Amino acid sequence: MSDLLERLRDRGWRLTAQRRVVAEVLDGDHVHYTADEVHARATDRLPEIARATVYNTLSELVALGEVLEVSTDGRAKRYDPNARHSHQHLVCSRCGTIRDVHPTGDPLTALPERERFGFAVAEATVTYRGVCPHCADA
Amino acid sequence: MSDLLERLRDRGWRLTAQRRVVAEVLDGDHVHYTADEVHARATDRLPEIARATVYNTLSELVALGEVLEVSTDGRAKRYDPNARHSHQHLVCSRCGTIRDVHPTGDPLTALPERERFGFAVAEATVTYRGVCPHCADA
DNA sequence: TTCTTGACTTAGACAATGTCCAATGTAGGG
DNA sequence: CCCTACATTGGACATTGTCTAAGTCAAGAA
Repeated sequence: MSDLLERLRDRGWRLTAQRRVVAEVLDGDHVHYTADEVHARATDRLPEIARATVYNTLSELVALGEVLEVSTDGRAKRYDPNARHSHQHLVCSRCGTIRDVHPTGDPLTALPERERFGFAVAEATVTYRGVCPHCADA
Repeated sequence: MSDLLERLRDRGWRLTAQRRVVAEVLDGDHVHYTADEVHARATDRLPEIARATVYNTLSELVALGEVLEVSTDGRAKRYDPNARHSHQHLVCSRCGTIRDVHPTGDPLTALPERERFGFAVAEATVTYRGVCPHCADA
């Protein structure tokens, strides 16, 4: 993730304590926090960081392609730092837990030309839903 | 769609003017309105229908499996009355227009057992994104 | 090192979407 | 034609996200 800070500096990003903290919170490849969860964790390290700054920084990271925005439930968006390896998401329909998964093949190929209606289709995202092992014991 | 009203009555649904109007707004298989769009159109026919009633009715229709809830953009959820034929969505990344599409094969088969992590995977939804022909002329 | 400046951060108001509740109304069975 | 359980209403409230004006600071210049 320090790679991330370096890449961002190379792109002219001004390196502030707030941005560093947000990047650190997203460190590790398997988190899927909401903006407010990021804010809560950032506040532990930098108590007076503003909510707006967290939102701004997350938007910038998304625009730069360093973080993915995921909305699996129509509630708060989640931020996924695993942007460099293409993947899809598996969501527990009870507790909302998210796992990164890697389906076989390319979902784009499943959409025939006559089903594209003239769109320049660029991307396909797949969300799998089911009950996770933890929630199944209940 | 009058079929719908009949099915609902058979299931013990109390048939009120408000519910009838909401069902009528969703008539036709290719609309993807937000709750507030449904409310606006319902208001044209029944001026004093409350926003809460529209939300309630839409939730009930979803729970009964008559309407699908679609959230393609992390903003307002959209309601899709085409719940009886399995399909996926193609979204314009500029204007947000949504089309129903029918990919080949079943996306569930693309997720191998070892990528299911013990989840009882029940469903896969695919969202294709690209620029629609209308937005491409710009 | 210190200065300067434009980019960054802050607090809080505001906006969009959705939920809840107590009071009122009414569909449909008897 | 009445009941009464269920539905609707209006408005307060909750959650998530955006905007702005004023203050602050990172990093290059001298």
